[in-house]
Amino acid sequence: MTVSIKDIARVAGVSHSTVSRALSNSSLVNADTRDRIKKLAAEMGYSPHFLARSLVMGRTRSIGLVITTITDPFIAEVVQGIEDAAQYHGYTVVLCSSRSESSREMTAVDTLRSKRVDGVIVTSSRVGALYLEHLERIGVPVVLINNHNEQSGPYTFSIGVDNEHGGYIATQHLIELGHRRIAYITGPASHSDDLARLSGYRKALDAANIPFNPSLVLPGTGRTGGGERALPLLMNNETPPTAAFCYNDMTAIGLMQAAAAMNITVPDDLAVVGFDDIPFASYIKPSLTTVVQLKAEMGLQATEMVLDLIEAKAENMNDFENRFIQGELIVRESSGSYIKQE
Amino acid sequence: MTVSIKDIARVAGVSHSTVSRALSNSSLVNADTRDRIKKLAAEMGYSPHFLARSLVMGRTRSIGLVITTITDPFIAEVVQGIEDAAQYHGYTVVLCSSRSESSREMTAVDTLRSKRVDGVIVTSSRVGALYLEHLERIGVPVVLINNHNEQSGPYTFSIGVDNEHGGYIATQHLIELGHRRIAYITGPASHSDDLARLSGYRKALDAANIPFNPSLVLPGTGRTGGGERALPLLMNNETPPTAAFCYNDMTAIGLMQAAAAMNITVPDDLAVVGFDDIPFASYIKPSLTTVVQLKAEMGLQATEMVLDLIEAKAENMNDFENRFIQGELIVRESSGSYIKQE
DNA sequence: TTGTAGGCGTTATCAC
DNA sequence: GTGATAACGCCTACAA
Repeated sequence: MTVSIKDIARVAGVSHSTVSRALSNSSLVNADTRDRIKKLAAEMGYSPHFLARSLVMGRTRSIGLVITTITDPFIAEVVQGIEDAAQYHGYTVVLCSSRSESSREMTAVDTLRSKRVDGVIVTSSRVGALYLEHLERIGVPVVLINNHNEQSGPYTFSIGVDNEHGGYIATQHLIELGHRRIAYITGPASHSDDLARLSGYRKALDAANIPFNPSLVLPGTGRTGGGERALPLLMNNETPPTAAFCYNDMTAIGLMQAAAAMNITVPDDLAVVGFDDIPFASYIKPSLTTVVQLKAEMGLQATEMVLDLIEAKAENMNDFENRFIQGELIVRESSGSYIKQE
Repeated sequence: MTVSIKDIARVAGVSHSTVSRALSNSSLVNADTRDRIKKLAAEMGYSPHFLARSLVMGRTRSIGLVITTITDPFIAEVVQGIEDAAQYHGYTVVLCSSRSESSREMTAVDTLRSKRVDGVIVTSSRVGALYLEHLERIGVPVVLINNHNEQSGPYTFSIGVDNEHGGYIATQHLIELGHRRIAYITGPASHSDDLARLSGYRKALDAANIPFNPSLVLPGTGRTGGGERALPLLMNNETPPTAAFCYNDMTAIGLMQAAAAMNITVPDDLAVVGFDDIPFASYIKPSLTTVVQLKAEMGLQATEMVLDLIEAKAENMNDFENRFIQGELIVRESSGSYIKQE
């Protein structure tokens, strides 16, 4: 049915090794016969059998991709970046979604191992230690995206959002607008993302010689409710802040809703900056100033990294290190314009 | 490095064929040795080499998936359905995104052919005839999702949204609310989706013995601008309609924005129904009544279909036919409540 | 420059 | 029940 190099060899009157060489542009074959064979191959509708090739070559030119669900817009953009980069480098992507079920995560790893992918990229918000161990037993390079564990294996690296930088630029923006009393509404209790954003916030204050005021750091939840509950606490402060940087957009939206209910005008009475740039952020009133994470870029870099690791396999692993991708500030209405110092 | 059945055979003191049989639960092997071998395989960390297996079996248990971009939420949901179903049946998904570039579509097909996937699912809004021909040359079953071409190959089928049904239930809903003068704002010039929705609209009118009035069908574009421009035309009608069914949500949103600007109240002065259920639809004011397409379901059915085709390969192909998935009406505020007849 | 032979890890078909 | 042996389609020494 399907034509193989042997079939071509028969028709061309040469050995199959010659055909193999011709099709791989080997210099060990006469240029004329090479062209003749290539033409013939095209005519006969030859399609190289990657499985057979992989079997003998020991590499599949494919990478496994383990995600929770492609339905998450954040993940979808990362995956788009991965797909683009993989395709560009002649690699193929094998997709496995776990839907956050650990059993599915495990079987996904087994499947990828059996498929002999050359490397694996994982985007799960929380990669358990057990899972990680299982993952590393595949024996191929692994790149974790936005992972919050300590990775252990020699071929395992991670790549993520630079939360500290994000916190820094968000706060810096508010400072540049003239604000001096800037609150931070945290995310879920001491999550590592949150701590990093808080750290960026503090560094920006430091850089502007604004003393850090612990009473301006209020607990949130990462959801709208957190922002709502934070607002009254904020306003009851002896010297209420004129601006607030929020752990994420949902928190910022909650804060703004509560402000509207209390007749506090955003951005005039309170400037607000979020984090994430969820699609909704540009539609609400006032539209939300926020920090975007370059998701496709992250997928792209994860792919470059895993491919580099594949090439470098077993040698100079110390040239590699975890990477953090810097986001960008998107200025909209909620942070307002320059205010004069009182 | 990696352990093969031969390695296990050596340790177990049997032939590799026996190991192969034991691991595949063949009845042609002593139960005791089978258990012993399986235990050994687990201890030695054996992972079956799917490529080798596929090579001899002639099937890879993988399906290729060609999409435009995973960033499209519609596609993402379809893909989730496909992934779930494929995984459930022990199949693996190879993802290729074309970003609507025909060159990438073509190479994707070549890659999938070389990878010897057992079947292909394609979701591109427009599958060119040339591309389709190329696709069918793979020689494996193909299922097209939301395709608007005539497919030709014996193993090619398509699956899509039941637009006529959607138009029917949307219109029927308005009729049940008491409306008699119902407009339809079309999509882009005589697109097949649009014609089907219009047909559903007419059938619903027929079923209620409401005469079809061509002056109530107004041209739109599928974007908000189409809805905006349609509104004044609608209201200039000698007997303005009390309700409008729109080709899609974007059109409906445009219509509602224009209505707000002209102090026409939705739903009291004009009830509106859209189509698609874009995420935005539930957030706007008033929230939009619309027809949802069951995207994951479509992906799921596409997968079932392609797997059935793989099994049935070459026999009783006439048992198969194109499928249309019925959507569902989501009633929100924009269609209002029952109005009394005048 | 070309052909021969071996092997990648399986499954399948024979004998025994 | 089990073990040789031959595929599957390809690449790659080695020999010619």
